[in-house]
Amino acid sequence: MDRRITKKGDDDASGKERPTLKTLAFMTGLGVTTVSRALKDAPEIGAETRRRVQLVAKQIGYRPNRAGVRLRTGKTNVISLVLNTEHELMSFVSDIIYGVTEVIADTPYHLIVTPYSRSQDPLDPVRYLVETGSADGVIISRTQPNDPRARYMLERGIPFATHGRTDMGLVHPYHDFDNYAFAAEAVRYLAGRGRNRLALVTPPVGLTYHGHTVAGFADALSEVGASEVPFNTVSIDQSIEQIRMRTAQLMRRKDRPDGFVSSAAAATLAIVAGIEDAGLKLGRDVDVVSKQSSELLHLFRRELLVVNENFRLAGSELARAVLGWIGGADPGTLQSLSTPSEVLPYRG
Amino acid sequence: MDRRITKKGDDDASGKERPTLKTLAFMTGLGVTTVSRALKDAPEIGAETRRRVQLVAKQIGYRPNRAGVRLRTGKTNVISLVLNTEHELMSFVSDIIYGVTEVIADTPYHLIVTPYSRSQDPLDPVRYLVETGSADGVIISRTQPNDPRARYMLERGIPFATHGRTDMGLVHPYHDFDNYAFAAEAVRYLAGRGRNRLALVTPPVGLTYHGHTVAGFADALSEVGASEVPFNTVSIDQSIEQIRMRTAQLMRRKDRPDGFVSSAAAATLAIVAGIEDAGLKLGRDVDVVSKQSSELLHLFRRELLVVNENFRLAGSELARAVLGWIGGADPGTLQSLSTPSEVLPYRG
DNA sequence: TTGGCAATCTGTAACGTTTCAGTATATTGA
DNA sequence: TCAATATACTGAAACGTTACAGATTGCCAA
Repeated sequence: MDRRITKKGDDDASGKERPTLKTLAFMTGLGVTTVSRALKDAPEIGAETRRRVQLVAKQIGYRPNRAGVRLRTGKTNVISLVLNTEHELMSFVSDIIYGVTEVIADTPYHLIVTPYSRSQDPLDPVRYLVETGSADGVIISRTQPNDPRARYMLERGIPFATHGRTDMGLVHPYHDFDNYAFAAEAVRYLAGRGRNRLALVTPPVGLTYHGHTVAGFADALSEVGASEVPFNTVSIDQSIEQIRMRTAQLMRRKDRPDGFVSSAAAATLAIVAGIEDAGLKLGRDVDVVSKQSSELLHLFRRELLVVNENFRLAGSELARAVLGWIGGADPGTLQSLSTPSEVLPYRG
Repeated sequence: MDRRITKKGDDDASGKERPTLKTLAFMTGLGVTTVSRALKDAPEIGAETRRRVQLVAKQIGYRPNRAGVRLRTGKTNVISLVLNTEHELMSFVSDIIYGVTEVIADTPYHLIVTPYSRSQDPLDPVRYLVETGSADGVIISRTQPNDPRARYMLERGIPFATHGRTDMGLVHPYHDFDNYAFAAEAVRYLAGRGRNRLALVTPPVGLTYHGHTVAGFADALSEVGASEVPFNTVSIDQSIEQIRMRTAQLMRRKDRPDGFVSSAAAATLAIVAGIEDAGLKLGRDVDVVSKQSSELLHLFRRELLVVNENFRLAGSELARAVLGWIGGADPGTLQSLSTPSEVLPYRG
């Protein structure tokens, strides 16, 4: 046995170091190239050799070195989730992350979270990712009808999926919740309870689902013959205090609404607080239909009427979509729309 | 101008490709080595050369290739946040992520989220990270007094920080909320309101802060001469329905508590629901002091008494701690404890 | 027998970076 | 003047992987 002190032996396959292709090559007596190809089931490798290599690889727990692969091929095995650090709903963040990780769990992919803040152009983080080649695929939220990020990534040919749809005549993977249906159903439900002066707490202006929600609300209003009490000064991006104050103001007017449709649970808490600040009672003076992503609103007030939106599902669908695109699928087939549950009153 | 068709010119520094050290070397007329050293302010590079290289690098927007660095040096520039996909509080996830990203924003670090589920050994994801060398630093939560993950990483010499303390006589960076103080203050406050039969809704059994909370609760009880109503069947890891049901059961007994201390906001919602299920009224029949991480509990019931825990701060502190350790600081100096706010009643 | 060809396998180069071991030039001391 | 030394720079090798362009073998048709 020759022992090398300073230099790491060319042919060492011993001890503690993480195994590489070279280790495998030495152990099997094959060339590095052959091992590499055998591991990825290349056709020009003999069936027995392939099995042998794969067996040894499994035995010693070989895992390809990510840096090596990435340097050579450009493939990062990374999916990036781009998040706004000020405006995302907090349940959104955790659920969507879990949804994504669920899907990529048995793939070589890692999930990196790329944040951006209010002050930044939302395009910044995306540009960074693309320019530095930091990810094979990107997931973005807060999608706009004419979304520069989607356009940018489409131009550069980097796979992505959007939470929410765009409206630019360009085709790309997305997952969306049917907010049109949500708003429309909410209105119909309220009308069914005799409410006919309705206010809408909208999603952030500028995002695509704002438009969907407003349209669903408006269409159903005219369908059931109810009328809208304008409440445009409020959207779910605002602070709890703002929403609460504005709601209280609104509810003290005599032309106040007798029903609300709210696009987010946190806003709903504020709405209810505002209603009660004005001395009115939920369920008697006014009904509120709200979206929620966790089952907490009914604990808050049983009189609330809720519709569930599943962000974990959204995360999974988005991850599946990006992976699909990376895998070469047609982007047009990687689009999904999630149908709202019916409006649910408190059940015993 | 010679144009090479198939091969990429050895000396090309033209068009669209991302600039590398080679590009910079060509542009400055220096060797690749010199450029590399000049960019990292090595002493043996002439002052003018250094400035020149750095200027050009900035001009053309050079960014080191992560794969190249990682392959050569083993440095990943990645921090991994290890999360349990079933039991983490949802506000915890989003806030801690934002806290971490805030700190690493102007560093070369990326944040990757490494999940593990109920069925898995919590050591699994950590072992994976260490074995594959996927991160320079790790942040873990749900810390236990004798935590195999901390021990493992300490043995392997990989920098990490824990959310919550361990109790193994080993020193490592952590950030923790002073749950002993929280529980004790809560008890004192309740006693001040004349409540003297108190129940504790504990953190998950087995985690370090369970012990801290229980101890703070017990010590303050004897200090103020109040007594504990055992409620050991419930912890904040359980489902909303479970907690609610158990609470209702408890509150129907005649030896029921007149005060609760709750370690998490979601559990508190269930506690209150259970109290009301039993026909009792918050603030009259019973008081509840609860930790919360977002300011929502007072919207839920004004009678609630809250103490704020800032997870975003925790995320920042943890990130700072890991980066500090990576940077060579003494782990013993990278520990922080966050003091609870006082108990806050609803303020107008 | 020979040429051709399929089936398997292999060495070399390259991705972008840093480190090692220099080299070239100027400067110093005697 | 010469050697020693400091200063400023450089090429080659290596990290682990994959793609390219062969190389070797055996078999079969002619």
